[in-house]
Amino acid sequence: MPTEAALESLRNEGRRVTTARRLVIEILGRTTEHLTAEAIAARVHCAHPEIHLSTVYRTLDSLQAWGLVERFQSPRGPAFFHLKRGHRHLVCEECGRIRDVPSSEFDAFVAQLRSNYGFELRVGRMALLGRCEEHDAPG
Amino acid sequence: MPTEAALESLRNEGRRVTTARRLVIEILGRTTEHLTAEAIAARVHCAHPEIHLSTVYRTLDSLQAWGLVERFQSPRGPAFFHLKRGHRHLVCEECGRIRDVPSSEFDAFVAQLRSNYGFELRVGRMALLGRCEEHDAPG
DNA sequence: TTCGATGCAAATAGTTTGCATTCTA
DNA sequence: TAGAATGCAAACTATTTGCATCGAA
Repeated sequence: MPTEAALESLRNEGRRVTTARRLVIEILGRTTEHLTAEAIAARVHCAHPEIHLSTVYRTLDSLQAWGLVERFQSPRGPAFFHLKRGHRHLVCEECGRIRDVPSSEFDAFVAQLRSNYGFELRVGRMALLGRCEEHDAPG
Repeated sequence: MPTEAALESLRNEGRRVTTARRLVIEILGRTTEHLTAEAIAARVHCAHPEIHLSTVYRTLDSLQAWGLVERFQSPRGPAFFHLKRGHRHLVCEECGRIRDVPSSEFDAFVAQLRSNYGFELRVGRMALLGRCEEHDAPG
């Protein structure tokens, strides 16, 4: 349960567990999708319409700063958020859809750059841009 | 000369070579840095203060659409642009040093993602972030 | 009871767009 | 000289901030 782990981490670190934070974490923990702040706010509002969008942004900021949430900036539109898990992302430039793939998928490539260039690629620090199957047009 | 190559490509494709386009290409061709639209506009303004920021944006949009310019979206702030060249970049997060490596270095990895996920990685569309040999600290 | 978190409104940064005008091919 | 490109202003989207209030520990 990534949700429980995140909430427990908050308590352990002496952070306050507020309604907004609990909801955001629960929403992110329930899905493997990557959601925009707006989409998260929309879901938050089902139960708690009084929670403001700016609070969602501030919550996401804090959770990211504390290492519980990752933020991915799509090329044009808004940023996408999700609970930190042990995987990497392929981001479609066309539709913004984000797909998770296991870290192991990158091992060979990382090793290759390391041995040929002494360069330590940090795959987790960036979105890997390209086109998903559906939008891979030859243009 | 990446500058000349880009200008010639415009002519060959029947695009119009305007002052704004020529300046933007020359500015990007003179540096290996990645520049924001604003920074490009500032340099454009040294010679041609009448060229509007929105024209710079439109120019960069077009040049990107025609495959002459690459755009890299930074996590919070503005996008960075640079002239497309026939190689790829490894960018050290620590010192900002950019190392060029031949495209062939990426072939195996690209093929792997294509076959496993139907995802067409566009390595040329992004800076590959990591640490160079000199700054690869275990932290 | 204290100080961090929130609601709200307003500001901001970066970028895009509508439209009349200009200029390249 | 036709239609693409531009200048300008205004709109727009995503996000941030100031400040008074609220609420978790």
